[in-house]
Amino acid sequence: MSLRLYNTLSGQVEELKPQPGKPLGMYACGPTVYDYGHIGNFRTFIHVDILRRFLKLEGVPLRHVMNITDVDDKIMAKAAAAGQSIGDYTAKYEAAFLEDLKALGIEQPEYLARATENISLMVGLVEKLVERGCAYRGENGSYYFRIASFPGYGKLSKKDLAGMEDGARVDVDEYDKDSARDFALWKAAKPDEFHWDTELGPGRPGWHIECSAMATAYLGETFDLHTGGEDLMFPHHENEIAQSESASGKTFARHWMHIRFLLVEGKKMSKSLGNFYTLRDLLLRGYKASAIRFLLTAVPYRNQLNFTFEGLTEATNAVERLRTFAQRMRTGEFPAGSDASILEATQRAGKNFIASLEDDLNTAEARAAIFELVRLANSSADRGELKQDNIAPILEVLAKFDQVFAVLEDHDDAVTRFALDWAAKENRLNEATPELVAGYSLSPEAIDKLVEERTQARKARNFAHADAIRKELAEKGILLEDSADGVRWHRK
RNA sequence: GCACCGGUGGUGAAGUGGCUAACGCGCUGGUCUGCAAAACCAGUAUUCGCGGGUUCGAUUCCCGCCCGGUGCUCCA
Repeated sequence: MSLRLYNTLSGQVEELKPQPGKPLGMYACGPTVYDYGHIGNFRTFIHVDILRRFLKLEGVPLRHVMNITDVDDKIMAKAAAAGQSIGDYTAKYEAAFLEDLKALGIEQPEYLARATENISLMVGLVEKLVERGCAYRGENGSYYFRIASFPGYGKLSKKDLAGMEDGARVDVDEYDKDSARDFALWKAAKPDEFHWDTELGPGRPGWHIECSAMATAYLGETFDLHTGGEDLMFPHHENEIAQSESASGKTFARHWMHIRFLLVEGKKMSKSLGNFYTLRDLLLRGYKASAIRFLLTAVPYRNQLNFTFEGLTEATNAVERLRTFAQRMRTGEFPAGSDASILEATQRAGKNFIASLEDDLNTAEARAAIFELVRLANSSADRGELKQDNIAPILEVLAKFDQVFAVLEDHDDAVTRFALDWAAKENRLNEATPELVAGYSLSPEAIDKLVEERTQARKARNFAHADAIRKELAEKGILLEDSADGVRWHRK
């Protein structure tokens, strides 16, 4: 295995390798659980998942940690507005986040690290930074990191400190910092504000310190890989490096992977532009989880992806084609023997698939390798050239593909049902399309029954009745396919 | 303003200093089908934003311009 991955720190594509005899340690910046996750969040998490799954496929042992930020200013404000404790408030969104991961086929990391469960680690780290002279206590009781004490500041985001003059922007309550660029490690509680009573005084941790403290606790002072969305590069990751390396005197993460933002309909996704979508929004509009996942991997992680509803439809069709093909390979009847050129092409597809991913996770090329195999196998099957013994190797390549892309196995029905149940509970069923609601009001058994009725009508050559049933089902998003060995139905 | 990334067919896009510029989706025609669907076959960019340069040769490297996006502030 030799995964070459772009490293933001060096600005170059470098081999990603664990330390000898150790699992690969990776820390993924996770969500702040103050609301439902949106597709931009999930593009990042899906690409980290692609990386994770690919490493596993290549047999690399992993120690993957993801933080859950369950305390910050936004959470405190929202919880207060809802009249809830921050724990009650975040529990709902953390659960939703984990459900969404599952819906999208994103594997859970080995460890989830909650900020609120690791406060003492953060306090310890701040104390250490104070001891080392890299941090100081402001008049209001907050603690700040002194950027001037860390010469390497800016090395990740390639920022030139000279261009960042003091005083350009100063927040109202930040008057007690020595320099405007210094950032908070610990925020002192205002009267009646939620806080922890600690050696640093009553307060809560700053955002950056949580990742430094937890990454170090789970993975050590130096570890292999740190991931996150491109926006986190500065200031979040830059600050993590400053804190961690000041405290340990060692390199923090060796390799940094940043996932590019996606665009929605050509613009940055934002609530004000009205192009802001959560996973659940899309599911209620009738899009399948597999299509969403597939679309989000269409463009390699370092390129911008333009997310559109058209693209979602395209992805739906592409996934359907792959599934139809997998089904044909699994259940089709083929003549005995083996065709050497097909076998050769299968092996080539498998190799190209792996080689593309090894090349900085080029998901677009990896998919192309699979589609080439699909076309070749389908056309040779139509010509009668595909033989029994060609099937196993093809299925093996498909299995590898699916271990990384995870779209062949069909969980879409269950996921959509889950989303509809959730919408019903939240009183948001009106957001679901009528077709979707109608389609899911039919149980699979009821659909089977209608399909059977149509089959009988066809046998009796009563095509008018048969077509009426097909039309009725189509209006509920259920499509039929007549084949030699029966009728297959699937949802649009 | 400063910094970074990108502009490839109807569309989403991959890629490369020189073979017929991948792959997906769409569209048109055909095979198959009671009709469809699925699958397959054929067609669908003499050309990679514009101008200049380097080179025997550039879509690919360099410079300028135009356009889009992003970061510099909470944000995946």
